[in-house]
Amino acid sequence: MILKSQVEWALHCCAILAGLPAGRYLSTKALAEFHGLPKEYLSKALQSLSQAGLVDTTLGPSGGYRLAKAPAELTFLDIVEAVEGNARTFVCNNIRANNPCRPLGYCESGPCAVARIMWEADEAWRQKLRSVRLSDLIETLSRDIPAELWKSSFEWVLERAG
Amino acid sequence: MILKSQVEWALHCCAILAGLPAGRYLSTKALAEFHGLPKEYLSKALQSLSQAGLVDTTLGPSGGYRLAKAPAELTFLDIVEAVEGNARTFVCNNIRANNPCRPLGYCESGPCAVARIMWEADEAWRQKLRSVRLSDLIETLSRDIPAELWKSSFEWVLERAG
DNA sequence: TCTATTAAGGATATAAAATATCCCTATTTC
DNA sequence: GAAATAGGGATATTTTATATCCTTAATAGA
Repeated sequence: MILKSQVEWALHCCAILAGLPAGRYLSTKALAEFHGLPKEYLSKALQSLSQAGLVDTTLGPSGGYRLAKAPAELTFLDIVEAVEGNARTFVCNNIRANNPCRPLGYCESGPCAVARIMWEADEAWRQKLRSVRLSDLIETLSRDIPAELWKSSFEWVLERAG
Repeated sequence: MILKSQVEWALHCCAILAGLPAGRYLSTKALAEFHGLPKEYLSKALQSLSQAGLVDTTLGPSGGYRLAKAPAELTFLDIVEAVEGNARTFVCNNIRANNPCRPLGYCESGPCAVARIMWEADEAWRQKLRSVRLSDLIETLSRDIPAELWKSSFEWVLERAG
């Protein structure tokens, strides 16, 4: 069970978009080049963000993507679910229903105990992702990344932002 | 990102094995029949449990599986990881290394900030699974399942336990 | 000893999901 | 009008999950 690499791509792209001045857009092409990713496929991840309402888009030359909300209003969970979907990571196939000892017409009172526990763990994962905002990531990155590289990256992006 | 159905199978099988009297074994065939699962494929899940040391096995007629530890000493995480593996659910491909602004020979000081956060969420999921013991599941099941069905299932298993 | 039954595990087949590319359309900028 | 863009459909490739089959070694019981 491994998350799609598109999740990683979407998170890094949002981090870049968070640094974009208000009103500017950044294209798939620029985001793909910056991260060394296949443009066409990255485009699918960005479309997912768009469909989820996390980013705004515009067409034409100087078109591209920008965040639809402030970085403090975007959580990791928003981004992960936009790309990966919000289906639970554990699917209950209700195999208890195959118990040969069951009387005919027997009906469960509620979800399977195994599933309930697995879903609680799933929820713990989501809760953690929900607790981290994109602004938190930016803050961490600004501490992690040398000022020199931070600055040159920002300029690289600005040169290509429409 | 969805867990293998073998995880569900393994959890239910462990719940059954937990009810087995000391020294008795239950075969793949019985476990498959009880849960309505393909015997050959379920066998792979049970082999995973065996390789992880969660169950003991014995060969021959009246052979099969039994728990290697008390239900209170077995956690959900033990079982999930035996089947699903213990690799983290988020893989960092370190795409930041493709940043075209990086000076040559630049070397990261530590893991990517994005990965660190995703790994914390992964750990929150594991921590929750680690906090639930097989004995907790049994307790819940004994409350959920009607006494009648609980009893007949127990007898069904006993008839087939070697 | 012989036979039936079992787990272990290798080989292979099938189905589903992830990864990726290509192409066409509508929109926007210049 | 030309160039660049996002959106999205179609398709191909690779990887993973699911499933079956078969052989081997061990064990229990007749």
